[in-house]
Amino acid sequence: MESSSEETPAKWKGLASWLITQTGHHAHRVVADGFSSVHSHGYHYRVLATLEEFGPASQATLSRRSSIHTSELVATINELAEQELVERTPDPFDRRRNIVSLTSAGERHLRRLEKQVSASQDEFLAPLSAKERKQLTALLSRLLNHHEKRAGSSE
Amino acid sequence: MESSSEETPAKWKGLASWLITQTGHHAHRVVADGFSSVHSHGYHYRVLATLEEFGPASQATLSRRSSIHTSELVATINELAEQELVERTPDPFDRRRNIVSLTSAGERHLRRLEKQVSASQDEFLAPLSAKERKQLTALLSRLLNHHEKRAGSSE
DNA sequence: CTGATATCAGAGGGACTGAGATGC
DNA sequence: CGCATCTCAGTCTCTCTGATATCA
Repeated sequence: MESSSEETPAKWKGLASWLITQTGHHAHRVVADGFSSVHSHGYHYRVLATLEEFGPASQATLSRRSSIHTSELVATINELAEQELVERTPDPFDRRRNIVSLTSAGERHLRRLEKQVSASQDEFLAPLSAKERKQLTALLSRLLNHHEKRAGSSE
Repeated sequence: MESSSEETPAKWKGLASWLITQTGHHAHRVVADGFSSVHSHGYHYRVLATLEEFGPASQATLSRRSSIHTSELVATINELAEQELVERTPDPFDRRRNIVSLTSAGERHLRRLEKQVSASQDEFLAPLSAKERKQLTALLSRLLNHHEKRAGSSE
């Protein structure tokens, strides 16, 4: 057999794109596991947090603010409404729209999710110092900003 | 309408896990587009590069080295073999195994892919200076290392 | 018998597309 | 009419599981 346990990693594993997609997968896994440990999902958190920050909104507006596709938002809101964490009420001024708003149970659930998110961030960033975490988020923000602009301008 | 074009981004968009998964998606898109512009795929590159670096190997070994699942490696090698970029020959000493090796056409194709990869890295990292790119990859390497160890030890 | 190998079929989640019905 | 909204159904890509046949 060609060496069983330890082998030098391939050169291409040093590429920035490889490093970032892989760490991205780990980050996603850690956060998703955190959410499922409190019987929730990332979409739930994003919707609840967005509602609290910006207030009640139609699904279309909520979709833009939360970066969740409208088609997925339908299912997400169904699940949240089933647990009575949000309310879906018709807009009296535009009968196409639903106004989605946070219930008090939703706020309480959001508090729990925020604690969970914060714990997950810590678990994900464990090996880095506070200063390094700031460096990392600053670099990533600039990259993300750059690519979001390019996507927005060309479409 | 609740403001059409510009709106302050939600607070949770500053989370490290969000930043990294999103930039990861952009990185993946840039690299995948780069590969498809030369009629190839990420798996093809990873297999060819791994073969060149470590030499001919069975599919199981190749799977470990390239971090591509054996079940996907089958299809990937089928595609590469169809273009005669790799050869699949039975191992005379272990008849369960195929020895996969690079052809000279495969080496030439790899040269092209390497140029493409390098261009894609540049496109992805465009807003960062050389020093910042090093910082970023160093931080990401430490994160990835940490999480790979945790995954490996618990499984 | 156990374990490894190669193959195939399919599940699962996440993000997106397209079409429909309704209403502005 | 064109356009926005909500909903549903289905696609696509990546990753992983499970089952099978073969062989060490």
